[in-house]
Amino acid sequence: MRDVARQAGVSVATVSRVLNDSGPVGQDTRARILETAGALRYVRNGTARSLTMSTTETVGVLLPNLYGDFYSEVIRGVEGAVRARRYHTLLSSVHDGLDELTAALRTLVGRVDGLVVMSPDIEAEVLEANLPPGLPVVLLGAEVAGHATVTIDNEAGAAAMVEHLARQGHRRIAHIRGGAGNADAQARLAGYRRAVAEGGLDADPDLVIAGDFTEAAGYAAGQALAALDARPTAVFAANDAMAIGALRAFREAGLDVPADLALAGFDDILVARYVTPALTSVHVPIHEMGARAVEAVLAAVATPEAGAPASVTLPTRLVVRASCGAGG
Amino acid sequence: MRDVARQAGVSVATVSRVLNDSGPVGQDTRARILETAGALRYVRNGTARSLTMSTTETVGVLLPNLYGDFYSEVIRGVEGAVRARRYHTLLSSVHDGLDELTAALRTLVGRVDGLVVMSPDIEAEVLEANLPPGLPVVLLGAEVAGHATVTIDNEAGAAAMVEHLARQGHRRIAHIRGGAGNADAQARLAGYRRAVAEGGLDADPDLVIAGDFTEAAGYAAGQALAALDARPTAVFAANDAMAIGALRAFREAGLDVPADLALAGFDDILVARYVTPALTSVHVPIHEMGARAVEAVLAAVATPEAGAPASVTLPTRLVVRASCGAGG
DNA sequence: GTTGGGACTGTAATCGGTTACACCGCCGAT
DNA sequence: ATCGGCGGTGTAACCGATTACAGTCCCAAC
Repeated sequence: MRDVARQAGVSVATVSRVLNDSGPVGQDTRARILETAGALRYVRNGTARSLTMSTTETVGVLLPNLYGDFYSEVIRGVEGAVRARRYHTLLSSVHDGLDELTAALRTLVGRVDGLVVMSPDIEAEVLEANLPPGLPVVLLGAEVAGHATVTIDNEAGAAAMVEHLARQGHRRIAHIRGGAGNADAQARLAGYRRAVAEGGLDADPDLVIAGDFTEAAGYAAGQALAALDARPTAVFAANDAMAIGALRAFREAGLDVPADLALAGFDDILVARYVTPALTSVHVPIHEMGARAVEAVLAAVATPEAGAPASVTLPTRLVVRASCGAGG
Repeated sequence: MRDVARQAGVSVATVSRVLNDSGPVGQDTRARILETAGALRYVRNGTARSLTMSTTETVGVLLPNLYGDFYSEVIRGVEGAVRARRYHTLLSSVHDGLDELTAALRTLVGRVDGLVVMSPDIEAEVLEANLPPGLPVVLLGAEVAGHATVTIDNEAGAAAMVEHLARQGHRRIAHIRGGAGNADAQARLAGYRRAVAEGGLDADPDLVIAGDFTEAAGYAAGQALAALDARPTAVFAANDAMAIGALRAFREAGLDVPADLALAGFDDILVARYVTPALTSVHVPIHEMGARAVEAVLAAVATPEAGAPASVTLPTRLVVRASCGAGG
């Protein structure tokens, strides 16, 4: 910038004023500065600007991993919203436990104006200890006291799915659970139980099988359910990956879906549409979650005094396909 | 940092020395500083550090969009490699043409130490005009003179697939092309043509159908092929999305895959495994491409004088599944 | 008893911008 | 004629770190 100023015969202050359209500058001076800046291929140093302005124009995204289309959708939602505000996205994923998480948190601080964090089992105190007060943070899919969150209505979604299956005439509906410590898994289980109770369905505890959201767990659960003496007539998996695993197990056990057994998942991942039979699922507006989270963060950035931003819970939507015996 | 220094009764220089383990500091002083830094919840300002060190410890990733598991895999590869080096990933996607691209390029400059750019139709001069000389850039999947690139061997992969189909006895093999201006599409078409010529297969120009890498285009192409008087016995689509679109068209036309028609794609996206029949494809090491690109960028960052990093071409791998009539 | 050197610490310049403030001309209003 | 105000510009402080350089202190060696 100093070079531009010298070459144009003005001071750095004037150059800065031209570049930011702040303060009055004569027409001829402005033109001359823009011209020499172009000629010198000058691009202003974002780091230095961030330092004086004390804003990085960047929001950080912390994800547990980047595998599969679920996180891909989160990123897409986040990046779209961020770019719309002319901010930047700093991406970070964390695989191994607490140490890496705190390390990531700390290196992100000072580089971002706000943070979107998705970590299924994060605790409030970890956040408090590693983040400076006043840094806007929005959690995705996790309820943490004292922090803004964007979540989906897991319980209502799960209940709606069970009710749908009940309307198809199913009374024995099994559920393949997600990871035990996972908040989403618990909420979906709660929704299942509520719908079973309210619908007067068969509440046999054998119908609830453990899982951990992986396809392999779904496969194992599917084998177990297929081998049951009193086989269920419908199976509701806590996510699509497990539903697909179960589907494979059923097929290998000689069971036809949906003729012998209705099947449904949760998340409505991309693949759900492509398996045969196409998987009935609960659509989760992943993309929108990311976008909403960013909006909340940036709102807090814009008006820091406005206190903790409100948490939002997004509704889910039932997507009926062939696997439950009702859809196309 | 000033606060820490004051509270610990030392100068900022000493604090800095402790935090960076540079220069000698007394044991007691060091302990005292670390303690007060912890008590004050001090985390050093990365922006200021970047300014003095003139390194941002960040690499930028520019992608044409973020939709689908292809880009998701690129990101995963990039982020993994970046994190392994304790760098950060600044993510940016660009949808609309040149203006947005140059804008993105310019805002990224000064925030990153290097760039990984994936833009199918980028031109060398655009890069030159918007990037300061000396900023390491690695292009993904595009050949641009004078720049390091990481590409895959599209032509060999396509040829291998056609040869595989020929070995199954097919002589009339159709090809659904990718976008006309796209380098990948051209290379795959070239591979197809070479294999057809070398294998003495039917070179009917009607067997090459236009497409643009979208599922919709594949569907349209599939309809066209199904309606052909002299129908091909095998179809090789330039990517999986189009193959899946074609699959749908064939099914609707009453054709059985693979009994009536063998089908193959390219990319080996996640979904390829899940469609029925599972799609034979050419596996592309997307994840590794991202990682390699980052390694090249960071190598150039570490030793700027070492000239332009060498370009690398990664091999593809044939993945035989049910859709071509040979696999499981 | 000097003196040299190493361990330790502080002062201040620097990175590349932004901006409060001061300054200068020139204008119209009183 | 004087003055206030405004457009246009420069000077210099500042953002929060790093680090060259210059001490200061202490101890061992001569």
